[in-house]
Amino acid sequence: MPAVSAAQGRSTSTAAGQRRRAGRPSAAVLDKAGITAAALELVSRKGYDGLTMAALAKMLDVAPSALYNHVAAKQDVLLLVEDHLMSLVNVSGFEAGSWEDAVRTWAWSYRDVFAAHTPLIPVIAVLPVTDAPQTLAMYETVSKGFSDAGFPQEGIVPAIVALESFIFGSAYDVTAPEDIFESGSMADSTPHFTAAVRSSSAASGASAGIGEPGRQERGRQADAAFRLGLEALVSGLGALRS
Amino acid sequence: MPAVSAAQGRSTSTAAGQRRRAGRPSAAVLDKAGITAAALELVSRKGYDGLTMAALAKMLDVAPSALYNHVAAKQDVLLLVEDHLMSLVNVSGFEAGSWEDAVRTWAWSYRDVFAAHTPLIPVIAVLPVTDAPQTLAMYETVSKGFSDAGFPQEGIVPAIVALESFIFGSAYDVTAPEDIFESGSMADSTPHFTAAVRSSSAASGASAGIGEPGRQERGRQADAAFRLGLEALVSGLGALRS
DNA sequence: CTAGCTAAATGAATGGCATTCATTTAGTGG
DNA sequence: CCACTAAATGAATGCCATTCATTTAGCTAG
Repeated sequence: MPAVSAAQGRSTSTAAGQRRRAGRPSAAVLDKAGITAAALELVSRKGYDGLTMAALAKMLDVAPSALYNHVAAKQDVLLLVEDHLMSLVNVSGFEAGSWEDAVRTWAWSYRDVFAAHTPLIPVIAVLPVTDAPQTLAMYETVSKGFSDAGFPQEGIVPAIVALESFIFGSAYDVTAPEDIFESGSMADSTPHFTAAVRSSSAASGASAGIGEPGRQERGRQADAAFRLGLEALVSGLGALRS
Repeated sequence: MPAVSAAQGRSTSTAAGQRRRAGRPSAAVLDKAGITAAALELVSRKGYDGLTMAALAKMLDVAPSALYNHVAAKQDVLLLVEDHLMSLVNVSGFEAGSWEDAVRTWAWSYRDVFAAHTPLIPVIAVLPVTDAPQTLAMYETVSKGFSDAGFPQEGIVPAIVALESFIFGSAYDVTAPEDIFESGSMADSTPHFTAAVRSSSAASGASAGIGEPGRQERGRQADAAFRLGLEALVSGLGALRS
């Protein structure tokens, strides 16, 4: 089961010297932890387009087909990555402090983690938690937090699902291009929308100095929308408590 | 420019008799409307996995490479489909009636449309509205509705974005498998979550008779979470009005 | 009227991708 | 020590989006 750091160490160094000959090696080269780590590194370096079975194999200094002794399909690799990322979501607020603040901390960190990994969102949506221990652990902590805060039993899952839906959608929003709302040549025929876009970007731009690069401008707009929706959900859902 | 229904009519019949010889045909076979219609039909028959450039070409009785005279890449086909779907979203509530009801009607129909087309959600998130007239038209109507309801100019776009984020995330939730929250063998180590899952499915199952097939059970749970979050957002965001 | 330009089709590549299969080798349990 | 299983290689497969050379049709300038 272990031998993790061995696989890791090998994969980090840029290439082993001589070819490995065919046949089972004395010490196993691959395991799930090593595959997960290599996939994460590959994604951070080349993005999800660069995450191919061939590239993953190369990073682990292995033939592509070797991966299939450990995962049934590429989807399994994504699943491993996804479950690892869930362990990065901050649920510490549910251990102490108010329910509202716990939800805020959790939701912001959840969004931030997956904003950098939006291609995984479709995977999560379909992924039975059975195969994802970290994910399950997160749900347990959050559920307990809701329960302790006085939520009725039947309302916990719907409330979490509503928050998660908002979080996933908002993660996409973070990645949207800066000019997403530029109506271009049709601006004349969409006066209300054009005006609304203009004044909302002016408003978020005003909070920091003007003449900003513009790249973080999108981030600030995404943050504003997220804050707005999150506060609405926190107060609306919080009313369910007894 | 038109000749739409011609292309349409041809594409619907299952295959033309003899090969078309090389070279430009007297009447154009393809146009964007025909491509869009064929793509939609293909998706409804075979799903998004079945939407390949080759299959699309076959449905239109054309060589795959011919498509590239009308779209620059497959992404453009998805964009055409996406924009068409936006015209199916019900914004009629914003013409008359209360803001709350208009948002409810809009949000439910928006979610329902894209629940059947979740692979497009990543496309929308990155799509500048410039190239999507129907999408732009929807935003215009919704913006006007918010403005007329007394929203401050700077708050309109953030509010719409927050709602959309929730809608997209919820669309994914609709497609989740029935057993998504089945914790399986780890149930013992996640007592709070397991209990919450049990009682939430019992609660939604109780509204209709028991012993249901289970397939619509997921739909009812998704609806419950969506209703919960939507009502929270409607009341939270509605407070911004002057 | 015709020469040339552009648009719209075919058909034959190309390269990348996930996945499979036959084969080889190493350890393990009876 | 023998069979079995696990874990690697390397070669092949089939699908997919995309490109390119080529062909043909219609329009337009001179």
